[in-house]
Amino acid sequence: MCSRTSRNSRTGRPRSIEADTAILEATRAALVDLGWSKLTMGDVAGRAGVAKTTLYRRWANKNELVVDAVAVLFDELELPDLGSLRADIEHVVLQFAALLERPETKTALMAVVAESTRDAPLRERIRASIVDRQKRLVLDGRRRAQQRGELPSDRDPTTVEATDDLIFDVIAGAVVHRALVSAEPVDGQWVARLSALLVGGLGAVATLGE
Amino acid sequence: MCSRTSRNSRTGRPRSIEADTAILEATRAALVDLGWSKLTMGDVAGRAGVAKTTLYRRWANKNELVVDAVAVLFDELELPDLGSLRADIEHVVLQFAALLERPETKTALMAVVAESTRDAPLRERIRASIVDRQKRLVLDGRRRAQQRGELPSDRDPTTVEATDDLIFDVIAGAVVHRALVSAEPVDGQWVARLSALLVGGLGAVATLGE
DNA sequence: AGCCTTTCGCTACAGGTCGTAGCGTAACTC
DNA sequence: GAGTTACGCTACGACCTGTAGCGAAAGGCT
Repeated sequence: MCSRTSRNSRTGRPRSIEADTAILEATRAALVDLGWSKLTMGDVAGRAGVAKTTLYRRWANKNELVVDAVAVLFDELELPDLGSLRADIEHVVLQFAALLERPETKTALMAVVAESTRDAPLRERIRASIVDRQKRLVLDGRRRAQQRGELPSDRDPTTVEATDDLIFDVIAGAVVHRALVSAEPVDGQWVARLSALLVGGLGAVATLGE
Repeated sequence: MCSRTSRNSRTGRPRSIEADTAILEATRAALVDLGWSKLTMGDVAGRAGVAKTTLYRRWANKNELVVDAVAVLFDELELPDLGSLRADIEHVVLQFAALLERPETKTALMAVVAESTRDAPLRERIRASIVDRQKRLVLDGRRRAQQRGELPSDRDPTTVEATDDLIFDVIAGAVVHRALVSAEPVDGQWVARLSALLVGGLGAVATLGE
């Protein structure tokens, strides 16, 4: 989860687990207080009651530390079966939006993604600990909708995968763009429009008034 | 466009226009070579053949400089009438994706958006010089589709505005997420699926195979 | 022409951050 | 106890930020 140099050796003094959690907690607190750009390794070390060198023994740089600190928040995401595709979509979107509204994730997520465009290991770390965790929700939602008969069953497996990827990018991208770029609230009304668009297309959402 | 302290006084030595363009060009070059995080004001000044103090006289910090440097690239976006809603969507999405594939924008866009979550003036600058420029394309596209009869005409004006906002967030968000988060190519096949989803909904895209 | 105003390039600087090295000590295994 | 690894601490060079002060350049105005 954390260190890249964890050469799980059975000898020597073991790494403090408490230090791990304290550092990640301190990182989130620093994100809230200072934001991404003004967060420094020294500050996090001070908050966590840990030497700065200890941070560098576990994380190579600020980016990887912040990814791990934020990633655990995505564990909360769940997809209870609410009985219909639209209800499932709206619920998970609201959950995701609530996560994005938190000041820790708000300032950190885009920053690390920006860094990942020039840092392949960081991109992989984000994918494994954040993106894939969200993507599972799409797979589950589609499977349920097919079982209910709301969506046609699978044909070509490659088509299915491409469609899942598309839906994921559309939903996650729309929420992120709404929350961080447009900087408008992701409320029930907006989510209702989004799910109407996804299920019925542009024609459906345009006549949503009546 | 650039300086916040441009007290357009008619007296004194005028600011060099060439310096402006040289600085913005140097900024884009530095973004390509170094990426967002390693770009420094001193480096840009050196590339532009300009003193570092000249940069600070025109832009308060790195964020605002990069926004202006990248914003001009979004002037290229156009929306020729291709005869159908789907064709219009696919064309503008491919254009937008090509812009995001460029290394300058790839590394800079997400970074400045991340900064803007804690910097209201920067957010406004981004909105005015980048976001609104894209949004106009959505308005034009919808108007044309209505004239063609592909979409129902307007009823409640507030509903119309909310729908435009939604469509914009969905399209722009999906492309950004695909290109930067999923890090997968935005090619003709993906765009075709996206436009099918937008026009016909989830059911339509699932049966796109035949 | 001469004066005034503003920008320019240059140098220097204080303040802060990064990431590492070296040290003595603490904790755990065999 | 011996060996091994993590820890806290201090110090450090390298780098970037953003500002200040200087003399010179480039315009407008009378």
